[in-house]
Amino acid sequence: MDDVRWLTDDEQRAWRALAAVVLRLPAALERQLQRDSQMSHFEYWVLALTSEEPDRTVRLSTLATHANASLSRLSHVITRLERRGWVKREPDPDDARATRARLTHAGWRALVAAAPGHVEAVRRLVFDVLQPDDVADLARIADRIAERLREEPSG
Amino acid sequence: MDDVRWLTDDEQRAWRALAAVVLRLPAALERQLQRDSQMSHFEYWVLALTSEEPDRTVRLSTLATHANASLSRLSHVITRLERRGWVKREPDPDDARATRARLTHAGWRALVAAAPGHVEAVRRLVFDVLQPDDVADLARIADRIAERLREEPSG
DNA sequence: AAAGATTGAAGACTCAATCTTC
DNA sequence: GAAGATTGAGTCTTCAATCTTT
Repeated sequence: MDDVRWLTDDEQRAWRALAAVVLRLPAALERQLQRDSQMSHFEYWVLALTSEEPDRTVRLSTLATHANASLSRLSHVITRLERRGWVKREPDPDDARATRARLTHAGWRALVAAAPGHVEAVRRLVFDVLQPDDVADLARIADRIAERLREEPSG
Repeated sequence: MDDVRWLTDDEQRAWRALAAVVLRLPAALERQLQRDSQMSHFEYWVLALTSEEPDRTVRLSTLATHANASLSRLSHVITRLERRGWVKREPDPDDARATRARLTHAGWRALVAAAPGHVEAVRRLVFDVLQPDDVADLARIADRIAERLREEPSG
């Protein structure tokens, strides 16, 4: 096919493998979390990122950036999380345009309950198959690509 | 948060970066293809993979494996591609259970038209930021993870 | 005008159920 | 019973339109 004809052979191989990871890894993590904790991978990220903030509270726009998602997507997800009582929206006192999400006690408990299984999955699917040196290589390479992706319009 | 507390610091860094890639890369490629060629990234893969087969024809189950997708997802996509006249379903003469997808002439043209822009995007978003050695590292690491992911139930 | 956020509609994906053939 | 495939329902995501505040 033409796709990869314009990449070198090495780039082709790398691209095929990366594409497989990008397609299958989210699906695998999704299944684990959905099955064991009835939440999506993205919901897990949102809860986890929020839990790291002071007062377990963040602006939605900040959260969207950290979660690598659009504000629209995040807003829909926050609505669902709010329905389940895991987060609460509140106005930002510093800027009347902004909204903050606050992790509730129930949300914290849900996160703590989900974490072990999720971390175990990440370890099993990713780090168990890597050699010690690979971890640094992966971090370096993924960081570079992620940085470039952050320069992209919309995100 | 607890997510990454049970990974080493290095693993944490690698995981954050990988997660960002996994979330943003598909979105970026998706936007490029949708904007320039009115097709999804996954549809592009399906067309490209089909185009590589003898007679530009493949079994759906084979195609699903190559495309890292479930048969259900693929079937839905083939239906859409068929509506646009880019592929045709046909029975497999060797196995009455099976269905084959055949790339049409229009499908081939659509693929050829989309390829340059897509390859350019892959190059810009991935390979332009990598050093020569990185490509081999990426291929090695992504291959290992992809292999593990293929052992997962469902896919 | 830009930034922060929300909403609804349309399209895509997942899951489970189902069907046919091996 | 397993493999190959399809379908429909429910859910999620994207995109564009909209609103308010800066």
